[in-house]
Amino acid sequence: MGKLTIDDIAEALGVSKTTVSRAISGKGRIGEKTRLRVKQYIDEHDYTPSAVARGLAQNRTFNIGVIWPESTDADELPFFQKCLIGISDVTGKAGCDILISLYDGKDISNIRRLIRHHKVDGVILTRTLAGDPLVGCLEELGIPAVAIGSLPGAGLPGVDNDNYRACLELTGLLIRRGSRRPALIGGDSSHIITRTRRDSFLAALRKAGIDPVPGLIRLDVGTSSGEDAGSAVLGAAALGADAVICMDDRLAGAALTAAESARLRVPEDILLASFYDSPGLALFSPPVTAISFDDKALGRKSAETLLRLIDGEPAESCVLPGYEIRLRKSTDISSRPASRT
Amino acid sequence: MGKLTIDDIAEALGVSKTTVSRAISGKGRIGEKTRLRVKQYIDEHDYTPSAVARGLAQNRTFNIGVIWPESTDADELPFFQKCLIGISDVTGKAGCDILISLYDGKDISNIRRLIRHHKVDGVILTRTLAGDPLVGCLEELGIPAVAIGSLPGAGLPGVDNDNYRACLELTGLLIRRGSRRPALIGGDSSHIITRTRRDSFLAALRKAGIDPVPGLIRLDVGTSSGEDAGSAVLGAAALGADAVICMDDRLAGAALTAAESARLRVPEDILLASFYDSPGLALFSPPVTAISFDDKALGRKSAETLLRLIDGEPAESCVLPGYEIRLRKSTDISSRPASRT
DNA sequence: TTGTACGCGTTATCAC
DNA sequence: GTGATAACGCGTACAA
Repeated sequence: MGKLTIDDIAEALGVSKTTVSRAISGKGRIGEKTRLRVKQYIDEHDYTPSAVARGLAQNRTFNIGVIWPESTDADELPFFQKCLIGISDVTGKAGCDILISLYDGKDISNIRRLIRHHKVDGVILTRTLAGDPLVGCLEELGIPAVAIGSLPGAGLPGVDNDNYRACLELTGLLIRRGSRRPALIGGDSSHIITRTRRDSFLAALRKAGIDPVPGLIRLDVGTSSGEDAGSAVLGAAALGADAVICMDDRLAGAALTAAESARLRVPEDILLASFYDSPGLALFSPPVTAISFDDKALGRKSAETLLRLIDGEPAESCVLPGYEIRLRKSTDISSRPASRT
Repeated sequence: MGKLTIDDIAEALGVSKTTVSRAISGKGRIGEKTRLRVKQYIDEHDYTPSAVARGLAQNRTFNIGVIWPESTDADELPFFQKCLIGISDVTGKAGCDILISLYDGKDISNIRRLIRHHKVDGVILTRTLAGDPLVGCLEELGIPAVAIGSLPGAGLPGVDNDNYRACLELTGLLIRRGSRRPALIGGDSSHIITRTRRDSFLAALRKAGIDPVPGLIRLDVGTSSGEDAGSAVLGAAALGADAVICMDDRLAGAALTAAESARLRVPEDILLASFYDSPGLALFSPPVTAISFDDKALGRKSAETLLRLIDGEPAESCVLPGYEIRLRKSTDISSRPASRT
């Protein structure tokens, strides 16, 4: 049993618990011989330090809270999973663990409880929502917090991929490949990332001197309040869209299937590109061009920022510059006829 | 600041901390008037109880550990997410939180640390692996633990969907629809679930008097050591397969795409069915028949079992009976020619 | 019904 | 370099 305590060790070795504590933590002055003696005893008698007691003494829990979207649509899940791996990398090395709390974007009571009961030293938001009540709550409680994503005008630092520039570049690429009426299909418009990309898409159009067509930007697709991806694509195509950017790979998959069924050829009749490069996208026919971000790095950066905040150091928002556009056949115009309908 | 402690309240109200403690926990006898007085004071001065201190006093953490596969292949992710939601439902009501630990199937050091430092009261394994070193470790440490999935011969209870019966029924269905050479395509063969389904598939064949053809059972597909789903399907088709069961929806998607590219028509030339009904499967063309389990219920049941174990009550393995076969066009034989090649 | 006193396991503050 | 001792915040026998 792990009932062995620091006092037991002290008594068994004929030293004080202070000494034992020092030998374990490495803090304070202690003789090398006694330190080794303690270490050895610990190894032999499998002593198990209590994180709880340590937490009480240091007013720390060595846990960080990760707020995870409780969405039924699992489309963006690989993203969160990858972030989590990055977070885990960093927190693991810092001796911290990850407390997960599901959040539906409305009910913050569970998270309030988490924080008020001191179960975590800080919090990472894995998704940013427009007008998220949680943000105000975190600021009010004064707990160290970091958001993955942008959070314009908020008090907590955000760590984000460069979605704006990536979308700008992707849109520009489609335009350079001949698109005059590109369409944008996105999910939940309350997600800040959806808005960022829309703004970036519009900026790319403006830059190219193309007037935006309202019906070619279709958001909230695939959500309960919106149309499905298939009708979004076909609706855009009916308005003359010659290229489509989907904001995630599930939308892209559904769009591709719908296009096929409607005898719309990709890329001959319409170009298709997606955000979030997932293994599946390369397997489609045709393979789908997509942007690839380093989500793991995003998780790492957010965790580092949070740990810094917890240690009382200042931390600022940042945008990770790296991304990569994976060109595939869905945007290949070499096989495309010179003039289209 | 949440620096308010139970003593502060006691002093402010002119009672003892015992009284305050009782008013909060509801345990022990206490006068209704004083209890309300304490409650009110707490509400007004936002007192924040320390879970850490409570944990130290009661030798509990009110955290449970959830071991999450750290896999790059995101195919089964919706499953884990749904389990997590179910777990969260139950633990939330019990005042417990969820500590997540990523596990690659090999390095158990992080999990050992988690347990030995008393950061969790119990553990849920979300995936069972053949010869998993973690299982022995958990038994040795003597911590309450439950596995999602089957764990033949292990000391910890498992909670599982009825994969065996579901696969038996699905295979039988394909056979009744005329298949004489059904194929099975599955992922990592070290996952116990993969083996269970293979055994069940073989049993269904035996029951129908069909001799198994080695090349028609292809496992480890889509893993680093195996072939990809496309070549698995085509390989099986080359051996005369007239039906294919894929063990997850990503395999099914890739199989469908590959079949199309090879001019194999589904369902005319070959039937296709999948496990894990995900929203995407119904969007494919043709829509894919799949088994639908209630993964959330699985999570709930596992959490309930664990909490019981933590409370010192006995708990046993169980199999949740419910599942549903969603019939779709990919197994529809009405449009199929009477005789095939 | 309420209060007293101590224990939970560790770290921090001093003194030696 | 080492050791008493007091926090840390809460639960709980036991006494009143």
